[in-house]
Amino acid sequence: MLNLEHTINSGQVFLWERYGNKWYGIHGDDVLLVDQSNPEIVVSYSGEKYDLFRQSDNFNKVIREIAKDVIIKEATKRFAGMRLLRQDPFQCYISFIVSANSNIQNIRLSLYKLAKKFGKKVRFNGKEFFLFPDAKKISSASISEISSCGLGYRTKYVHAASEAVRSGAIDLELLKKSDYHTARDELCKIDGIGNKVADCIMLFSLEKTDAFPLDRWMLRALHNYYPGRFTVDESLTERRYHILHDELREYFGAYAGYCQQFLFKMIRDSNQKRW
DNA sequence: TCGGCACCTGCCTA
DNA sequence: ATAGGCAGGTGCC
Repeated sequence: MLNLEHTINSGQVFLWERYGNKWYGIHGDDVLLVDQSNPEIVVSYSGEKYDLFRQSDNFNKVIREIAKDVIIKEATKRFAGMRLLRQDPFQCYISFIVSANSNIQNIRLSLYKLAKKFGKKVRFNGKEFFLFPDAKKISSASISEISSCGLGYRTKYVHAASEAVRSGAIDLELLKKSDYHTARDELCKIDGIGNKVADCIMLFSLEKTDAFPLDRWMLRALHNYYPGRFTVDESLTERRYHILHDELREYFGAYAGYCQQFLFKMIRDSNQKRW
């Protein structure tokens, strides 16, 4: 049974709000509604259909494949029903550029401000929402307008990254069809995107279930749960990031990204971090 | 290739 | 109360 609380409050997505059993989320130029009492059904503002929860992955098979050891078995049991979301690529791309060296509360606040300032206002089920602005909208905004959303030094990254999408210098739809390494190399050409942010964008919106974002929490998780098992150093240089990523990909397999999500959820929860 | 450091902002802690 | 620390990193030297 799909669990919305675990899925949405696991750091993979930011612009969702809960109203009782119902959750509303901004999904690019659309608003989505899901209900814990019938979570498989995704209702959208536009009427468009989405496979938001990656039902096409065959979740039971994924769990069987990634359950390599007692740690992952425990995590999948404790957070049963958590899924990876298939997000809107551009919103995901901007979201994780904004996430760098920040925290969940700040990230959410900045993204809300960005949507409120530049996104179209719509009413859905009597509630007001701001859609996520597109690349054209953000790239044509001024630096000071973008900066007013509290992005700090990430302002110039968000502006240039939007321009790169608008101009076609980077094509997110094309990257869905590319292999992992090609997509990663393309993303890392964008200022403000390094290995970790690229992995997030790929895992959450570009169909790369073998992307495995490595951040300070994941290093902590690997250190605690797999002492000595992988090549984990205090700091991750470019080289060490790739070595560790390869080890994890090799060990956990083609759905390694699901493992990252479970381990991230588990280590954050055990440190009582808020979402 | 590696280590060290600066960096917006806002919340949290001592 | 208020300075200093820290946050899902990245770029530059």
